[in-house]
Amino acid sequence: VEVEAYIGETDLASHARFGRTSRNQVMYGPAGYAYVYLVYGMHDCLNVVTEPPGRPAAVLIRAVEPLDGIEAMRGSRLERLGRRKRRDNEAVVRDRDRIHRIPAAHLASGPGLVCAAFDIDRSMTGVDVCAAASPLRIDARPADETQPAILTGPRVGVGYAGEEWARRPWRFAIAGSDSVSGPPLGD
DNA sequence: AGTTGGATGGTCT
DNA sequence: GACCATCCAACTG
Repeated sequence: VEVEAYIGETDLASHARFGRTSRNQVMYGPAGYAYVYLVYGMHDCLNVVTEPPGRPAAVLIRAVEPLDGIEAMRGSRLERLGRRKRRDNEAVVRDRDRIHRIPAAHLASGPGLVCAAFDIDRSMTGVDVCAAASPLRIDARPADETQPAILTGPRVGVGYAGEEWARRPWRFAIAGSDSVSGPPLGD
């Protein structure tokens, strides 16, 4: 329900701004493949490559509105916590309780939370999200569902790119979804 | 309801 | 060695 676009090497907010590196090389490949990176030392973020080979563009999946598999998302979230820090049984119970009280709409409301909810990490980089046999798939909206209204706004957390790139309205969200993250969007 | 700061490690100059 | 495409707990009011 929420994404951001990163358009290429000229986009100073993009990981492609330094040219081809070992981290970003999947972006230089064909469209439809996952690019997962680590931010702030602890959160994974899922992107999908969007342009033909040689043009390093991608879309960051910022939020998903959970409709199904909600308990699995809570489980994945808890498991990831356990992988990060050692905790005694009491702390695990506390965390499980806290995570269980999070409303379903907020379980994947943020790029780090999307990966925590779906158990996505950097090892998923290079996965074909359009292949039926893939462990990570993104399907087209069903033909019988109408196109929802889309809100736009500047991308989040890219001030370092400078005013010109930071202000571009390349953040997109479905109007009215309770699962959209971060600051409110305009139209 | 809104603000602040700590956690934590890879990536690039 | 600086900087992050973030999240959450602990505070203020």
